[in-house]
Amino acid sequence: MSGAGAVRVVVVDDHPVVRDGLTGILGTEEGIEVVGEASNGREAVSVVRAGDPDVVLMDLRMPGGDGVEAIAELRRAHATRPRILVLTTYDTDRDVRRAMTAGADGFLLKDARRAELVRAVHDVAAGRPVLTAVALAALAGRRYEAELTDREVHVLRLVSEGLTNGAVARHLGIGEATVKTHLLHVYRKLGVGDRAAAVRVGWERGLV
Amino acid sequence: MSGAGAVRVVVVDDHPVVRDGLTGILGTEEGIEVVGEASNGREAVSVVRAGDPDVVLMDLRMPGGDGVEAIAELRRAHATRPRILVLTTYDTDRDVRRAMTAGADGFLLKDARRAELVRAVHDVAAGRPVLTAVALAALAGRRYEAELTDREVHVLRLVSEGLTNGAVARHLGIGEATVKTHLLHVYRKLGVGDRAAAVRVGWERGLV
DNA sequence: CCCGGGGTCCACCGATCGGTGGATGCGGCG
DNA sequence: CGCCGCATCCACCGATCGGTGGACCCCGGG
Repeated sequence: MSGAGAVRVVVVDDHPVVRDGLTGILGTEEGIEVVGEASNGREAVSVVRAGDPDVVLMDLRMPGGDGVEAIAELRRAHATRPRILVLTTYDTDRDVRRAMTAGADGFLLKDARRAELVRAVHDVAAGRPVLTAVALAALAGRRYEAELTDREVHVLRLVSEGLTNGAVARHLGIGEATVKTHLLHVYRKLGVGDRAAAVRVGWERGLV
Repeated sequence: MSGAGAVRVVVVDDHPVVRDGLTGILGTEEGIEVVGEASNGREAVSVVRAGDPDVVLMDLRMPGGDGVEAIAELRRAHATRPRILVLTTYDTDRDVRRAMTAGADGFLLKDARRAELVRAVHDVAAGRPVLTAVALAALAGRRYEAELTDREVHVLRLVSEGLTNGAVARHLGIGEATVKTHLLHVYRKLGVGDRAAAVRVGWERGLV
């Protein structure tokens, strides 16, 4: 792609420090050119339209315009054109799934070293997927990491606020026994034994 | 400090991208010179010894050598010489307190803009404290945010792993009733009513 | 010196929770 | 159409939890 020219990259992250780090690393690299920056998802869409990059480096959790939404938006316009490499702090199951189903082409952690990062950019530009070990496991593996239903997430969230099962039931207008059933399912899917541990794992996976 | 020369800075962060961003921003600035980098607390101590900087930019949460321990270690050697500016992602009460009591001179968030960062480095180099609004509130305010004792934090942490009160008791070699008392105190201090909510708040404050 | 507060410990009781073993209706998909 | 997964509902039991009311010790201030 982009024939003889360099790989054109747009960097999207809400932290100026991180943006500078990325442009610094990539900009000085032969064969890579940073053609734009954005600090959130909404900005990203317009910057990409203006810059027509080969690759977008995208953070997921940003204030004002979620990364996943931006990915989906970019994908709606064109199925393959800007390759999207997600660059985030944690590779939780949920983040990986959301990003990849939205149409991302790769997944890399922010603690990647310079060489890894450069290689990853070239890989996605060439159409090769980039995935961390955990990301692979989260995707390929039909691992025990079953996805929670909306209802289960909702119940877990209320429990994490300190509501008792009865209070959750009244809050949702359902029976207390039903709440317990939902929680039982949550425990199984999260691989825990009680509400306290469920809240912890839920938080780790960005559910609450 | 360092008379006519530039402010000498050492950058400590486990993410290469962030380190590059910081050195990129600071290195191109007139009056600032980056004289060393480290990727964890232990490295930081030796790099500082070798580089004799005016200011250390220190991340808190890093694998292999906690930032707080490194701060305390540096402070043991000299009370004021390398000014320490903590640069982290979240300014939770606990992080602020731990860092400042360990001997940090300033507290800044990673989403700070370039100008803020440069100004902060000069400020701490000159001996002026640098604090975010939240950091100020966490320190000055004798806010309701009562501090948990070590024992209470320990119990909460085990609870968040899914241990029952009895299991926690065996784990700590104490009675189950004692565990409950500790938890009762945790609930009061955190302003919650049960273990699930305690785990959530505990996580928010960086206790677990 | 004695008082008080914080941290740690314990026993008992009623309320809640986790687990079992069901049952019904509904929607998508082969 | 039949299967499957999701959501909803129910009753019952033993285990666990949250709350109360105390106890001890240590340390620092009046």
